[in-house]
Amino acid sequence: MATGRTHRPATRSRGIPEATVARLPLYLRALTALSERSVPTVSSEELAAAAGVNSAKLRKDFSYLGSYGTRGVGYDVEYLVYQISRELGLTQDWPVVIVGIGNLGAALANYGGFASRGFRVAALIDADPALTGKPVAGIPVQHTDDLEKIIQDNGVSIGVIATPAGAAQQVCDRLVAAGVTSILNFAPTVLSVPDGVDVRKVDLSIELQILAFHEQRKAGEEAAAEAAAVPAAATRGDSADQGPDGDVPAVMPA
Amino acid sequence: MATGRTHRPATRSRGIPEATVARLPLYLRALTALSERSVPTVSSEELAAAAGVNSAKLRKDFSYLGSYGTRGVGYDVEYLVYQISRELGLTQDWPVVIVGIGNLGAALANYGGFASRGFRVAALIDADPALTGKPVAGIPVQHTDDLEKIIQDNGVSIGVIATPAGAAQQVCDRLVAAGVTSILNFAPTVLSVPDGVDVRKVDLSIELQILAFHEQRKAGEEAAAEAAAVPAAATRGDSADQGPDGDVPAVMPA
DNA sequence: CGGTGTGAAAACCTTCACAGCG
DNA sequence: CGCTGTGAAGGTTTTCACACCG
Repeated sequence: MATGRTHRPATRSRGIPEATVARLPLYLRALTALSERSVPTVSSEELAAAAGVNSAKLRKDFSYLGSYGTRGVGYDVEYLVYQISRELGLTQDWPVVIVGIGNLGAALANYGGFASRGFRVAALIDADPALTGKPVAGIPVQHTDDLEKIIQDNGVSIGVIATPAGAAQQVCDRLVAAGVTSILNFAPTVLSVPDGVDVRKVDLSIELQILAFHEQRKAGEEAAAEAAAVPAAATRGDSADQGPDGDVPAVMPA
Repeated sequence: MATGRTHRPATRSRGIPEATVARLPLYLRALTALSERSVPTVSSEELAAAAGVNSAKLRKDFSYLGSYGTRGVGYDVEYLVYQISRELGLTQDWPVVIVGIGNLGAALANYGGFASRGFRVAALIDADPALTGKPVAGIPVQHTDDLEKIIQDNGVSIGVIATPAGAAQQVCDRLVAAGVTSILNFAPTVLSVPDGVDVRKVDLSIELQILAFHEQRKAGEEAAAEAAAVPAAATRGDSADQGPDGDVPAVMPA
């Protein structure tokens, strides 16, 4: 994280711990679903279950935002949606550019999740002249040559890199030079950026490797259990904490 | 994660901390690059720089695996590649199924990173009959009806879910019932699974929201700085820790 | 001498458990 | 009475700093 896992050396982001920030989007999603079903209030227990965390953690997380609950009752859904949105900076809309319109870039461009919550695909950029002008998800692809102008004209501060690993650092440098200060990197490379620029990476092969580690461990345990005792039947015990923070997941070779 | 972040309540996975496991793939990638350039040995300082972490952390991480370095010299690249691969379970190959062959599923299927490191796309599965039989990335798509048979025939224990959010839990239940014990979830939903099943999630909109939070904070600080004092020039200070472990990042609406 | 390996300290995050408010 | 909000305890992760070895 993901990630994870996550970000600058330390951070006193107006006091909200990084681990809490990473969970706010989760709460927001669960709250949005409740809001759509017109549920007026929710308890920490219910909301925690919907978000896949435990209720003590959720209450602690919310305590960093302020006292938005009512004792004996719970939280007002609409009000919390607003407070979390504001905290995450989603009350404004963020223009985003996607660089690298291959399979993955196209998938991202077509992805509906942007529009819904504060993000807008301002431009698609690719180095292949054959793509230039072709519409993907209704947006014409522009050529890398114009990257700086596109960033500046649209006031973009968030960039998504979906290029091959070899091109990522170079693209990153140009994005940063043009004024981008937050980068979501899908290329399997460590990007080096100046202070003050945030990078989050999404890396498919890392996630798979972490799964393989645990899978292997399970196989070992199973063998040991078989040799020694009664195999335990799997009972549905709701979930196992999901996601890296983190740490971290994305797309390309190791 | 996305990290983040990550996995079971605790874990004494033969003693290796979860945070360390999440970084092993990073080290492995950096080592593989060195290996390709025929570099024989590397110091913790150099390798840490290549992986984007600090050297104390790296040495501590490696200390959980054993004493694989040579004092005064560093680590033997080939040897470390082997040890980490073994630890991660990458010396065997893992058949993987991808369920949901939309834009994202197709991108994943076409992604070269599988083959290279221990993973093999055993099958592509989609609920749309119009897709059945059509090759994607050279592999014919099979229908959801045959999911159980496909899992069993191929001995699949790792599944990737790239369906819309609404279908994810149902697909997950079927994968688990058929014997899958590790799931990489790209759908923006919290999956509920029995004990003993690992889930990692990759969620694009969560990652973007975390970036937006920091972006907003920067804007606020900037304004404060402008009002109060000399704006600091950005000097290239290599990187800011990347990625949620976990945490982890993925694809669909909030 | 140079760089690993590691105890010990510090920082951070999660969980417990309960006081206190509506 | 029920549920939030939170100090305090417990656990994990990171960082420090240095002993030790090749």
